[in-house]
Amino acid sequence: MSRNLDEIDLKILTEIQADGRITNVELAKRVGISPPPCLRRVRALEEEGYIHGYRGLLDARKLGFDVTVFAAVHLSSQAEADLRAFEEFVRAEPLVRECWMLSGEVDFILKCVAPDMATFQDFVTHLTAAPHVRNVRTSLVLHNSKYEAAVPLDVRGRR
Amino acid sequence: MSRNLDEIDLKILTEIQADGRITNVELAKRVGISPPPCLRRVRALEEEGYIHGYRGLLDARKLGFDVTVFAAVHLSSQAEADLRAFEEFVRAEPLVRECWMLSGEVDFILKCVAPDMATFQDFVTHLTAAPHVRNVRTSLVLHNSKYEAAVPLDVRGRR
DNA sequence: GCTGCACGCGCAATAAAATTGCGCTACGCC
DNA sequence: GGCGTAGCGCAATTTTATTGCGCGTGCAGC
Repeated sequence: MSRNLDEIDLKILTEIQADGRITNVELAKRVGISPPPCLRRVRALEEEGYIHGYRGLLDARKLGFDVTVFAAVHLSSQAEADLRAFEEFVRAEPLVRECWMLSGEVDFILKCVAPDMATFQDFVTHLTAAPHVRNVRTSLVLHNSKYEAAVPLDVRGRR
Repeated sequence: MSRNLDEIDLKILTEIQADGRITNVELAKRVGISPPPCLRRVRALEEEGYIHGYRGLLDARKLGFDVTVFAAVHLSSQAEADLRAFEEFVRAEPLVRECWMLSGEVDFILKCVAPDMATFQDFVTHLTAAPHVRNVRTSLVLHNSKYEAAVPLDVRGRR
């Protein structure tokens, strides 16, 4: 499933994670090889699943989504089927942008956005009414302190 | 600070959010204008801050980061300076990938990754020892149920 | 109801990038 | 020492990204 990535692969991943739109020419220059093999490496990394895709990062607030909220959800049942049903519910809900299943106290944590509080309130009502939802605790985001790409490749500990 | 985006701008943002590496030619085709004005619009959206940047999405697990954790942090002081100090602390910590300041019960929520539990334990020890940290509650991520781009542009509610 | 102006589009030309085909070299295995 | 594989860089070709410019549209002032 995983092979050993060399220094060049790791540099490529680091650069791509930081700037998904870097040109292959520039990337090649930074990692110290010529463009063709560089592009081949990128394609290979994509194929092998090291790179899942690319995204432009938009400014939610500027686009009218002034409210960001984390919601901690407890279900009344942790049966496989019920967990899956909840995930389905969440997947269909556009205000939910991320959903993570957790161990321990809380079953799921959701990152949600909404244009305003009223819309968010409506959403919470739906959420609370969803199958097997026992309890929802929401926390309004005041502001974002850090938002980095997912993987700190400069930290040791690879395969 | 914000202008009115037309349908074409919104389509552009939607496409770019979904695929940050789409070519301008393809993007132009999808939004129904020719490449030159399309590129000019993209540049304008970047300039104006609607687009913050681009990122490649990496597979944390495949890269040796098997542990993802949410950490809810309470501080013993909410003084401006202390909040800021905590943010600084967090910014310097590579295992913390996201940090959000919240209203209510919890002061901050962190999304963290680590190569393994031991490394994460070490980190929590540091975290707990950080200035004014009163309490840290962590929840291990079992799996990700949904991970979408930040803004649901297909939902109404824009400026 | 004209005239001038600002805005945004598409066309055409030019500069860059991305891709592809291929020969060359280093290295591990016979 | 010869053989096969993997990965690199060069050179040619195809696509894209960019830039300069003329055109048509809508609007404000006259």
